[in-house]
Amino acid sequence: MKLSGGVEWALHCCVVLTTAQSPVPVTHLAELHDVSGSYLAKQLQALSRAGIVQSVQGHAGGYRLTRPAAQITVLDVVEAIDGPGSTFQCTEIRQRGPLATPPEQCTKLCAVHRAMLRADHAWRAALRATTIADLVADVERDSGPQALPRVGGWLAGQLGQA
Amino acid sequence: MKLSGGVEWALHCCVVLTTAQSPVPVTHLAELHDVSGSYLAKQLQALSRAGIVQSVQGHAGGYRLTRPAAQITVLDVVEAIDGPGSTFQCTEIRQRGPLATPPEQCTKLCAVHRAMLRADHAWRAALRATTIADLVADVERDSGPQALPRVGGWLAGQLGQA
DNA sequence: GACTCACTACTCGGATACCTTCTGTCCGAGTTACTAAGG
DNA sequence: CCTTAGTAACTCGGACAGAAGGTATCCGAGTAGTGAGTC
Repeated sequence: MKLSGGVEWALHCCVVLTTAQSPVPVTHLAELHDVSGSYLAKQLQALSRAGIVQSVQGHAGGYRLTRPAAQITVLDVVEAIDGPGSTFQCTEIRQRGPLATPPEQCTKLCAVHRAMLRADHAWRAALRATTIADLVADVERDSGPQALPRVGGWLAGQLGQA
Repeated sequence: MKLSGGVEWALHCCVVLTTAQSPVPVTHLAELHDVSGSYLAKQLQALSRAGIVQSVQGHAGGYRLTRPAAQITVLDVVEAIDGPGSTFQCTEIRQRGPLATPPEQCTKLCAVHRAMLRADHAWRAALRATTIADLVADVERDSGPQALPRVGGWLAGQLGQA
C-alpha cells in the first residue's frame, strides 16, 4: 500500500504550473525540483492523457494547465498517475472452497469488500476535497505571498536563457 | 496504490476464527478458502507478530484469536499485513533545487504532504470504524445465521478427521 | 495396573526463488521559430 | 522592404533496461499426543 513517488512530483508540478503564463518544458520543472527529467516526463505524460495538462510541442513548447487550479482536485492527479483502480480488489473468496457460497446468493458485495470500499471512498473523498488552488493558498500561507511569483519569475528567466 | 492480496485472506481468516473453539491450523484455513497454504501461513505469521492471533504449536495446534472480535479492527489487520507506514511519503521536494526553501523555514509539513496525510487519516479512520465483529454480523445478515456455525462445524470435522 | 520414555506426526517459523510492478533512461517523430535568400 | 522556403533547435511521446517489493514455495525447529516397554 505505497503510493507512487511520482504523485508527489506531479502535485508539485501542478502547483508550479499555476504561476506560469507560458508553456513550461519538462526540463525546467525537473531542474526546479532537482529530479530526473526523464522520469518526470513520464508523469507529465500521464497528466496529459488525463486531460489535466495540455502539451504544446515544438520550440517554446511545454505543458500548461488545461483549467483553473480550483477545478483540479488532488484526486484527479492521484488517479492520473496511479490509475483509477480501487485500492482493494475482492477475489470472491466466499465463492471458493468446500463451503463456497453459491453465486446466486452473492447478490451483494461481500462484507469484507464493503468495509474496504468504505475506506477507499473516504480516502478518495478527502483527496477530492482539496484542489490545486487550495495547495497554492497553503503554500502562500506557509512561505509567504512572494514565494510562488518568485518561481514564476525563475521559470520565465529560464525561458529567456534558452 | 494496490493493497496486498493477503489482506483479504487475513480478514476472512479472522472472521472464520471467531467460529472456532480450538486452534485452527493453517492448512485447514487454506483448504476452506482454497488458497495457497504456504502463502497464507505468511499472513498468519504477520497477524501473530502483531498480536492479533496466537499460535499454538505441536499436535492439535494452530491459530486462535487473542481477543474478542469486537476488539479487533480492520485497521489492525491491514497494518499487520501491509505494514504501519503511511501511504504517502514526502521526499521534501521543497528543500531541493535552485529555489529550495531553507530548512529553517520548514517548521510545518509541506502543503502537499498535509493534504495526502488528511486522506490517509480518513482512510485509516474508516478502517478503524469496522471491527471483525461487525464483519461477522454482516456475514450473518447476508448469508443467514447458520452460515458461520456451519463453517465452525466443518473446521471441527476436519480436526476430527486429522 | 501405573509410570516412564522414546517415537511419530503434526504444527509453526523463517529462509529461499519467481514474478509483476514501479523506477529510471534512452532515442525517434513532430512542431515551431529563426535565418537567409530572392523578388 | 516583403515574402518564402529551408534549416536547425527544441519539444513531446512511446519503447527499452534495471531495481524493488509482493507472491509463492520449501524445509528445518519445536511441541503435544501416542504407544510400547518396564517396574
